[in-house]
This record gives sequence, C-alpha cells and structure tokens, in this order.
Amino acid sequence: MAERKYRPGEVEGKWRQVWEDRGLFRAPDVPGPEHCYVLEMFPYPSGRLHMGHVRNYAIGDAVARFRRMRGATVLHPMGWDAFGLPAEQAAIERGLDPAEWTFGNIAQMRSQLRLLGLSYDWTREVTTCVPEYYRWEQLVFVRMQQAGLAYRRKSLVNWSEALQTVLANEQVIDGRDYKLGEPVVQRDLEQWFFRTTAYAERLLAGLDALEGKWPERVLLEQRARIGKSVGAEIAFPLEKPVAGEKAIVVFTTRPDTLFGVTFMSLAAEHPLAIEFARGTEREREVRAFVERVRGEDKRRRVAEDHVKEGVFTGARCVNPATGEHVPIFIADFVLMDYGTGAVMAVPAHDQRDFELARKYDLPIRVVIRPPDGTLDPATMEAAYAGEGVQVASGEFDGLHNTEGMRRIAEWLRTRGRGGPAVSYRLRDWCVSRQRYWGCPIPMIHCPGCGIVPVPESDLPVVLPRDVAFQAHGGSPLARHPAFPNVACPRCREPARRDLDTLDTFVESSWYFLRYLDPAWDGGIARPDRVLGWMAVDLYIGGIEHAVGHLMYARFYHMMLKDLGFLPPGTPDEPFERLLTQGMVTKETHYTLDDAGNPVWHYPEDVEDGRSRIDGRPVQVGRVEKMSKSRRNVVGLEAFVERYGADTARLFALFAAPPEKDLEWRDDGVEGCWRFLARVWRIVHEAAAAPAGGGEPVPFDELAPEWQAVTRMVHRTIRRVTHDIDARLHFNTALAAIMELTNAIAAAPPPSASEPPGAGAARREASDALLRLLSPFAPHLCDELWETLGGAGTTLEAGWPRFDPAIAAAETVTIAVQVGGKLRGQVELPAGSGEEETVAAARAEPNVARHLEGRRVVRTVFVPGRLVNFVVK
RNA sequence: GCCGGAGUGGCGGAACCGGCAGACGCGCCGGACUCAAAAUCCGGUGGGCUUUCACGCCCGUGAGGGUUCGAGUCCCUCCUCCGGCACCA
Repeated sequence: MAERKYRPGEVEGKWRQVWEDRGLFRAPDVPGPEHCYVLEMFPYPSGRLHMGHVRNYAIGDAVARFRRMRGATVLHPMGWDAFGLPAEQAAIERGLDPAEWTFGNIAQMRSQLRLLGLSYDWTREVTTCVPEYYRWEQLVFVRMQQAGLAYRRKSLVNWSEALQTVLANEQVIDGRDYKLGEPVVQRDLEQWFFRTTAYAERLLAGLDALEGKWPERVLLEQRARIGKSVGAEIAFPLEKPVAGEKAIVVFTTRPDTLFGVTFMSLAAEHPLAIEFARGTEREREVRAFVERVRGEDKRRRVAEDHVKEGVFTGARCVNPATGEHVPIFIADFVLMDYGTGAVMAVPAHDQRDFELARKYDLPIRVVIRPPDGTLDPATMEAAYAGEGVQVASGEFDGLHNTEGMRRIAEWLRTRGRGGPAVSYRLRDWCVSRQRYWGCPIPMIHCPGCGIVPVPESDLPVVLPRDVAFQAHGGSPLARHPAFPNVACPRCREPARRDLDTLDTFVESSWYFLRYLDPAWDGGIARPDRVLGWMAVDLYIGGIEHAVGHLMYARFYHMMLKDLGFLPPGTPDEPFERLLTQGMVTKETHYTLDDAGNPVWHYPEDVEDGRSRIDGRPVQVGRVEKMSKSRRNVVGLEAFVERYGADTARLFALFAAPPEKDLEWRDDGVEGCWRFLARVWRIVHEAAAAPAGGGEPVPFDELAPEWQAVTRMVHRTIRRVTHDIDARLHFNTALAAIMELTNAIAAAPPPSASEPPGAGAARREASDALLRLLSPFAPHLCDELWETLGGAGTTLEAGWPRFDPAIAAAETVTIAVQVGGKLRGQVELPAGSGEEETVAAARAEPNVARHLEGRRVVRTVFVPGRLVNFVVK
C-alpha cells in the first residue's frame, strides 16, 4: 500500500473550509457557564502580515482551541486598527485614497490570516475607520466633554514637524516621535485632552489586583508612569501681591524640611515668572533667561553635564513656618507640568537646590541631622537627602523626620497654609491630532457660544472622502468646501467644526467591547453581552504597549463604566490576564560599501558568501528584529507554500517561551517540519495496522510494553494540560508531545500476532497525540483524525482526559546520595515507604561501597525522590 | 544615578515547592538503507580522568562567599548583559 506523503498544501485548505462550513468558531452572543474571551491585539492594516503577527496569533489560537476542546464557549475575534498615519502618507506620496488603500490592505491581510487557519469568529470582525464604529467614539466624546472628562486647554504640547501633528507623551521617546524618530518640539497650542489624571488613583489601585496575572514588568512601568508622590502643598504668601496672586503654592514630598527653605524656584513656564519682574530693573534679565530656557531643547536641559541655572526675580515670599522672607528665583530645572511648577528650595537636603545655592551664594540651612553626626553648611559637598532628626525646626525639634513630615503637614493644614497632598507624574492625555485619517472630533466652535458639542442626533460626524492632499498643507479637512462650515447648534449662527481628529489610540481603547456586539446600533454593546463576556480572560500582544495602549484602554474602560456606557457590575479592569510576547528576530546579512556602511541583503541575494548585487563578500550580521530595512523578513505566503501553516505555527510556539524573543532559524523550522512529517507517518502506520490485538483490554491485562505506552499517554495529557492551562508554556507542552511521539514510534510495530489490546493501545495513543497537538497544528491533526476514522474534527472530539491511576507511576526511580553526592539509583514500586526504600538504597552495590567503613549519622528520605545518607 | 529582569552544553531552551542539571529540538559525530544522493531510521553527543569493556571517579548552571544532609533554585558581595525611569521637588 502506497503511503501518502505529508503535503500541507493538499490538506490545509480542505480543513479550513470544513471549519468554516461547520461554523466551529462562532461564539454565542451570551456565553455559556464555562467561557473564555481570548484576544490578540488587533493589527494596523499595513498590508503585510509579518512573523511577529504570526507568533502573536498562534499563541492566542492555541489557547482558544485548547479552551474550546475543554468545553468552554470561546470568544476569539479579529479586527483592524484602521485609522492612522500610513494611509495618509500613501495619499500624500502616491496619490492614493486613504480609505481604498486601507480597505485594500485589510482584504490582503485577511486572506493572509485565513491562510494560517486561525480560529476566529469572522462574523464579529471590527474595522475602526467606518462610521458604524467611530460614531460611538464620538458619542462618548460628547458625553465626556459634558462630564468634564474631555476638555480643551492651551498648553505646552509635543509637536512633530515631521508628522505635522501633536503627540501624546507616550508617543514621544527621548524627545523624538515614536513613528519616524524625528525630533519633537514643545509648542503652546490649544488641544483636546482626556482627564486621565482623574483616574490616577484608580489606575494605580487596579494594578494591585493584576499582580500575578500581568507581567511584573508591565505593572512596574505603569506604576512608574503614574508616579504617585505623597507629601504636602504649602502656600508661601508673597511680600507684594502680583497679578492678583497673594501666594505661591508648592508641592513637596519633604514638608519636614520646611524650616530649611532659603529660597523659592519657579519654572520658566510659570505664569508669574515674568510678572514679578515686570516694570523693574530686573525685567530685561529675567525675560532673557525665561525666553532662553523655554526655547532650549528639552533633552539638552536634562543632559548629564547640564549646569543648573537660575535668575532672581527681585520678589520675595514668606516662609509660613519661620516668617522669614526668601528670594524667588526662576530655575531651569523646575518643570511646569509637575506639581505646581514652583518648588521650595532646601539646599541642605536637596541636591538641585544645593547646586543652585552654591552657584548664587544663597544660604544653606541644615534642618535634618543624619544618624551618624552633624552637617556643616560651610563644608558640605552635597545635599543630605536621607533620614534623620529634626533640628532648627522650632517646635518640631527632636522628632524623627518621618514623624516631622506628618506633623508639619498637619500643622500647615490647621493654619490654612496647605496640608497633606498627593501628586502624580501622570499627565492628561492629549487626544487631538492635526491629521485627516482619523475619527473627527464632534465639536463645533461658535464665535458667540464658544465650544458646542454636535447634537447626539446629528452623530456621526462622517469623515468626508472627497479631500485633496498636500505635503505640508495642514489638514485637508480645513480645505474641504463644505465640511468646516456648520450652523451652531445653539444659536444657529455660522460656526466652524473642529478640524482635528482623535488619536488612534482612542479607537484601540474600546475595540474589545465592540467585538461583543459588533453590529448593534444602540450603543457600544448590549449589557447582557458585556456582563457575560467581560473581562477579557487572556490578552496577548507586544511589550511595547506596556504604558501606552494598555494604560489608555484601562482608563477608557473605567470611564465608559462611570458614564453608563457599560452596565454596573462590569469589571473595572478590562484585561484579566496579560501575556506580552517577545519579538521575532532573525540574523542579518550585509556587505560593506565604499564608505564602510552596511548594505543589507536578503538571504536569497547571497551566493557562496558573495553578494549577487554588488559582488562583495557577505557578512553575517547581528540577530535583529525582523524588518524591511534589514532585509531579514520571512515572507508568509512563500513560507506557507513550502512548509504549510502548521509548521509556521509550531515553530513560533516551540522555539522559545512566549514572553522571550524568538529567533527565526531555518534549521529550527526544518526540525518542526520533520516532527509533523513524523507524526503523519506514525499515524498512517497505526491506521494501516492489521487488526491483531485490536480490541481494547483493561490496563492490567495489557502487555508491559503497551502499559508503558499507555502510561506515557496519560502522563503526557496531564503535562500538556498543565503547561497550556496554568503556565502558557507552549514550548514545554510541545516537548512533551514530541516525547510521546517518540514513545509511540519506539513501540512494537503493528503485526498480526500482537498481544491482546496492543492495537487498541496504539490507536488510543495516536488518538491522544492528535488531540493534544491540534491546538498547535490543527490542519494536520484533523486530516490524520479523519485517517484514523474519527468523526468530525479534533476540536469537536474534545480534549483528552487522563486517568490519574494510570498516569501514576508503578515504579519510581529513587536517587541515592551519600554525603550529598549521587551514588546510585534504585527502582522501587511507587509509594514505597521509608523503611523499604532505605533498605533497597543500602543494598545498591555502589552505594554500599561508599558506605563501607563509614558511620551514617542521619538518613534523609524524600518520598518518591531520593535518599541521602549523611556520613561521618 | 534609581528601579527591575537575566546570565545553564556548540545553539534555542528544560529543570514548576531546595531533591538525579542539561528534557525537547537544532547542530555535530558514527552507523543502517542506497550504485549514489535525498529522504528516512538507529546509536552517540557538558568537560576531564580511569578502563579491554561494563562500571567507576572528579569537575561543572557568570565570579566569590554563606545557609543546608542537599543549592541552577535561598542569602550576601561582585561582574556582565538587557529593559524601564531619569532634574518629578
């Protein structure tokens, strides 16, 4: 009988069709009692799926299929984060229509995704750039504005000249934008903000509940981003009121050092900065300083070797504790957007204040005495920021400074001069973008009424399609003949629409809710579905979203609940468990050009160590993240053509644990391919076996070699179940499956004279193997399932069960140590007691040899594991 | 600077609670099949010593120290790499 060879191309398409025809992946609207929402971060439709996507979706799909086989109703959807800059770039550079470009890419990527056989419920597909989606975002925006959670404010924002738009703080990395890496400058512009700061405490508290369920690293980064500081606010009355202000308010984490304040520092951006000097002889100097600092590059300002500078404003304020009058400076290190933009300066106990005091010869007053002695202001070389005892602090002298903090803050409160306060590093989220391809902000600017929301009955504000693009012409919406002009909904006079669009991170802050009810025209999603499915049980995506998307989505979800868009009882946190997968990398190849710069090569352009392009010798470069520019990308279609989707999925899961980086290696891929081909052969052999010992017999009556195989089957089921379910470690699950495969292959070959039950045991082993492997390589497994005569698909067949009695070892290998060193092993029946185990251990020849002439002072017995004879 | 994480064969990685280090895969070596190759199958593979073989012994998880009958795992010091934050008052 001619054995069929494993050709994925011949089976994969067939099974995808079967799955689709049977609707196997369709999720019910309201879930069953056992349910699971598995979600992978949806992609931007760039047009090409890369191996990073493959890995992400292979992980999610393995879990989704596994949970389905275990009997859960599973929601596993996919969609498109379809607004964004590349579409607009294509329009500007190549004259394409952003919508057409986007939808074309979506079609292309959808077919690539289908090629992988991922178990998505495609009836729930969501695309963010259609009005049916973003209309709800506009409604939410209007309600947010009415609730004061969305507001417009003029402030310093990050402006990218290259991208021609403002950016959120999370989108600026080291002073450069997150897309192109071009410089970002600070500009004073009026923009829309979401009041994320109102949720700082809740966002922080929520992280505690995610402990153990989210990667520690993400929790740490979010905590750092929120940056909670506990301290006090203190009002310093001005000698002379300025611009209507009678006091300067500072935030400090060190109220205990209040008696050591010898001057005051304001940010250059502080509204009163220039006011103090206005009309005095200092005005010119102060103005010059303020303007210089404001214009300075932010990165230079924080550079290592930057020398702190300041300027005296000429004004003074009063220390509420000492009554002392201290000078007010403007200092270049004070940030306007943290605290109040004003800092009380305590040179003895803060390094920055110390440096400024030394430079401008300002007094230094010690008010905290360190445990190991005293400080001399005249000779100290650095500020002392540690703990100690209050000195020169009036009635607080002698207190430990941690107590001093509390008491002084309280003392201020009772006198109406401030009191305990908390400050956060988190800023409000700047959401307006001066770009076309995004969700229009549903607001109207009326000369008479000011900012007026678009009436809810007029929503959605549809993004016009008939626009013209220019490279540097600002938003095309402004040039649209009709779009900007609108009658004010309040006074009916001519008014102008807001021409900005929303940050695309707003769309991705709630798409997981829309999957629950993608076509509903009554809101985001019906309450029973939200209550049924939320929260997402497992969310999988890249670590790069640790503080951006993952923080925005948490905020937005909490806020939607507060505004009544989600029913009471919805969990506060949208993502119950988070898996951040590592990057997919590959080695690079390059030649050096005349200037010594690397010229990156595709592997297929390398022949016998030389480049086919420039003929130069090719060198192997570093292993780097797959990218077009490095030419180390593995193309999906060609790969699937050659190896099939199952091999791609298998490799993505086997080569590394999911949270680590994964190096794509051709020989590793070959290994996965060989494994699948081996499974194919083994199962075909089992299927073609003559019916010798075909009928099943009880385990106890099986021949020993088949008992061993059967025991292996049950243990493997236990191991794989645990590895997927509890640990999400697919690499070890697959290693266990490979071991089972090896055991099956090593079992006696089929013959007509097999012992009773052998054929059935062989079949049982193949049956289990296919079911265990099917979340990882579903096409192959379903084909072989059919070969074995199974009904339907592995998914419908369900996850195999193990019998703990069979999985339990009949014998165990006990390690025997003498003095902590391994000296032998003994085989004993499982569950043997201490007495018999120790006796057997002593009897082991090599052990006996090592015990000879020595006195055993103690015997350590670990049941089922080891015996250690402690000798003298 | 501060806060994390990680260092295990030639390589990716395993060892879940302190109990046989190196599972599984790659690579490599040897063999079978073949006219030959590919494919496949079988065996070996941390280093060293000993030995005809089998066995046996020593060393070994970045370095050094400690706790323990026993440490890749816990503690201390240090080195290296990676990540985050970085004038946050």
